[in-house]
Amino acid sequence: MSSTSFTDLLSSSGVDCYEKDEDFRLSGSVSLYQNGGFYQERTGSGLPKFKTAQPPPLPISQSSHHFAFSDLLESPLLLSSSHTLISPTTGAFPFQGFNGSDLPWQLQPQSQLQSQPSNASSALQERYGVQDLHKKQDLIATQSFGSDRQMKVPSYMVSRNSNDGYGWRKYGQKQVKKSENPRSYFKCTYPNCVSKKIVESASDGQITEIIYKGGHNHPKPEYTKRPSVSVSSSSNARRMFNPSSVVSETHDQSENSSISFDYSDLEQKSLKSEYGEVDEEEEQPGIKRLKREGE
DNA sequence: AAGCTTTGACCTATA
DNA sequence: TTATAGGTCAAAGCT
Repeated sequence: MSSTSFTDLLSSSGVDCYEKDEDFRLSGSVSLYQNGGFYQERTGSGLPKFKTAQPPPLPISQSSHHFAFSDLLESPLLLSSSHTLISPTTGAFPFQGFNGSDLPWQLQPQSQLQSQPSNASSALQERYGVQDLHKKQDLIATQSFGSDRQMKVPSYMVSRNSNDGYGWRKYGQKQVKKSENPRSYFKCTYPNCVSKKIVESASDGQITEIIYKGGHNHPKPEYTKRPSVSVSSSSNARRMFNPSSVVSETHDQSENSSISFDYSDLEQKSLKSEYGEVDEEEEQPGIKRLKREGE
């Protein structure tokens, strides 16, 4: 990675990562993703709705839009859409640390290229199907990070999202029409934090989709604070978690990207590891495989 | 006792 | 304007 970090580029381009999503939620991201079959629903005011529309059959396997990270950086869209490239998952995308030395990604260097669009797409409420994620992991492990940007979602992140170290309180559950699986609604338990997530789980308990809304306005709580949601106790959840999809419906993620994502355990592991050497043993097989291959 | 989940009702946005 | 769907509230029960 060059001496210029992505964060630097963002800041130098006037992008305020701390900006509220409402301020930039849209700004230019549309055209970038239209190619990928994405679109954002806009409100009458021209701003995309918080609840952006789900793209129609997502061309997951279509890699018509795989662009290089450098392209992204060079793209004028970056300036405006970079906001949306933010950490999709309430912390799952510690973009702020997106520089050579601080790369949270546990993927190979080239994954940076793909993870970038992945972020963007995530910010645009991209959804991944179960099979897609499996493909994702598979590709990551076997095809040295295929070109499909959907495949670039760091797998570790997926489970991070379900057990991201934050405290979540379930405040509702609803059976929605467009999905036969019930949705559970969670709020971050941190005071004044408006972060929410919607977890769609199948009857067998497997999580089929996670949608994040809003970013955390606080660092990840210490594990000691809430053992019930800590990694240790989340092992079960992880076991249950079939990361079929992680959606970042969160424009607000910009906040996330701005705050210090304390991926403490994760980052420490990943950072001390070589690229691609994933050290998350609790993660899914795909990750483990990746790690082994990286060794 | 505190915090969490459950669940039906209510609210709001959209077609 | 109305019906419907999605999201949220809040009381009750549970851990």
